[in-house]
Amino acid sequence: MNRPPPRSRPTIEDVAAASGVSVATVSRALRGLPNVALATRERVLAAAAELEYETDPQASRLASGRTMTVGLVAPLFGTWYADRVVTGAESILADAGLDLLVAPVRDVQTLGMFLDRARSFGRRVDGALLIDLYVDSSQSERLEAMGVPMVSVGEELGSAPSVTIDNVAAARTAATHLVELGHTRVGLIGGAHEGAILSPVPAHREQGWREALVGSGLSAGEDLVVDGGFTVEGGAAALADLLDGDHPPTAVFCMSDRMALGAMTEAWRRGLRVPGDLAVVGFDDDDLAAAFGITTMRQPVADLGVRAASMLVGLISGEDPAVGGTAPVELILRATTAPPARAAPGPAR
Amino acid sequence: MNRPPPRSRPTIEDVAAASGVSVATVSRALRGLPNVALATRERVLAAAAELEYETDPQASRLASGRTMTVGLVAPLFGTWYADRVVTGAESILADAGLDLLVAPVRDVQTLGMFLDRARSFGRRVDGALLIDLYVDSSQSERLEAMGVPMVSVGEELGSAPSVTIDNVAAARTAATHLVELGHTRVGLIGGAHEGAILSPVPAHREQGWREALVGSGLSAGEDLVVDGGFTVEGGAAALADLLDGDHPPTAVFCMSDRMALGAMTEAWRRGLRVPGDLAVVGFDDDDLAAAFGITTMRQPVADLGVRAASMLVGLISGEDPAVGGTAPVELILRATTAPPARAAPGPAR
DNA sequence: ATGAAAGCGCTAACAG
DNA sequence: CTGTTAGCGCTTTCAT
Repeated sequence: MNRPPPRSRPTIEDVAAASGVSVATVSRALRGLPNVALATRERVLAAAAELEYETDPQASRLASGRTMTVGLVAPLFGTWYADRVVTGAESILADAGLDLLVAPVRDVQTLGMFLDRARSFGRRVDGALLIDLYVDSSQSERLEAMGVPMVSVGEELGSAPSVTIDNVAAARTAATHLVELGHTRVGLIGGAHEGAILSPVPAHREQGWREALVGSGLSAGEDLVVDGGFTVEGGAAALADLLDGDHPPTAVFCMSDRMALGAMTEAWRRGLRVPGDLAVVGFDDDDLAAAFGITTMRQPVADLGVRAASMLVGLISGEDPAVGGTAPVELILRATTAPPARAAPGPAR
Repeated sequence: MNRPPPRSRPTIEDVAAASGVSVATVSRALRGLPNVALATRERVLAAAAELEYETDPQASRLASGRTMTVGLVAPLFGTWYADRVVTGAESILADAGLDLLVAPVRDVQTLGMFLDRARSFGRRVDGALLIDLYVDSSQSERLEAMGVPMVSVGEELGSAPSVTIDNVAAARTAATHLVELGHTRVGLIGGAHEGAILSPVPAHREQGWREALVGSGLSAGEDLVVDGGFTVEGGAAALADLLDGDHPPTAVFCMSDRMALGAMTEAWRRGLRVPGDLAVVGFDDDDLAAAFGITTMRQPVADLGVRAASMLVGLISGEDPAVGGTAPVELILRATTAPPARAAPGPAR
């Protein structure tokens, strides 16, 4: 009953012999290529099934030059953002029969190590997905050395098409929401970078915030801007700074939900009510935002992954060089924003 | 100045020609095998560098039968636990020159899909790391079909050696801490499973909790056990259930920090003080636990990854079948535990 | 210590 | 529609 496993794996020749055709035909039949008679194909399939034959990926790759693998260059482990993007991308890649080879890049150091082996990495993959990755022009060249199609998620990155959101507009929307509520002092809790890699995202969000305030004749001074390091604790410390200043804001826009949560805890600690005494808007719409009822900017992260992966699959199959796209961002109204408690204080003098 | 890239990549033959030796010697020299004269090796290395030669991984794999890749089967994207384990493992694998091929398995459905292609997956890797993966005996057989060495992280899993923590003991420690503080009604917020895959972990933690209570002559009744689904919101709802019961506890042990945080928010919402009116102990020691000062059980997650990866590397290189290990878990005292506010209420009657 | 030669298992022209 | 025949680029005996 329990026949022992075959001494060695069946090869394509075994299948050819069993089905009475040549190896070339077996190869075609198994890969679903045209120019194979229906009857022949079925015979081959049956023989392959009978023998439990499976194509050897290594041999196939050597002969065809395709690796059927895509590289994932990302701060994979640890950031909510990358997590979700990958989740979206993975389903598309799996459908296309593509394996996922990862290259974790968490900070400048690991980025440098990756760039050093970019060429070598490129030989193992047919294309690459770059998530949350930002490089300067000199690094860009080393990245290109990978020599395969790439798609970037998050921001523009060199010549690779990208799938992004409009961070300026999103931040403007967030800040405008607070202004329309009647707030005249709106703080900004951001960060120099996220994930320890220089990123243009914070600057864009700051610009959007500034546009909203200045456009309404309000101050967007440096005393309203604090670095929260994109962590819960950093957000708390940042709000403390803001509140200890000469003209504390009545509202803050935080570049991430985690920082928004941190800010809220600091507010509570001081006996302030949210949103009564302090209105808070976050960014991302992660699970904490939902759990704590944080008003936030929702970006369709998983969808970014889906789009990026689809584009990459297209590029790999030789389609026209795709152009990147911008995904919509949406303001999610929850329980942390309301008009200021008192009449808006007059401008600082 | 800007010489064009070589028409096609240099092969081992080019290096052989350039250094005046045979391809066999080049192969040996480049891989650092013995039996190569020092002078010869240097000549080969120089020629390879000059030509910018790099071994073709596909060809190498086909010829040697080794893939130099390890599979990572895990709910990769989204769980704090897997994130950290992978971070630890990745450094070890990189040092060993092993690529990381991922197979995301998030729930029963994706698990099923993975098991269906386990054999095929096994052909692409030399070994596999199984994180947060639990299978029943019938699935276990399909898993073994992978046919490569495996190491499991989290719990015992079939015949694979594993790197785990003692969940029973850890939970017992947590609950004992609350009992020693004087609490006599200690709730348990757990979950049927984590990550939507049947896991024995919750049962173990429940057992530890029960042992602590029963060992002290306290109740460990079912009315003290609630499912929090391992989410912040679930933790909040679970505490609400507990508090709405006939004999609400004065302390709760939560199987994750996220649920602990959820429980705390529910307590606050009801005007209860933590730890004054309700003591809370979490599990994991993730970033939220630190940010919110949650007393918790710290498991050395990254270290689990390091250990597991090291074991796997050993197995792949043909070392003796390693035995698994149990990593230490530590009670981290923070701000959410204190003796009960009032004299302990008498037992329910 | 080195070389010659036989594959690894499959794909891809090229014929027919 | 199918078969023949070269490779893909490297590793690995087996000699020497």
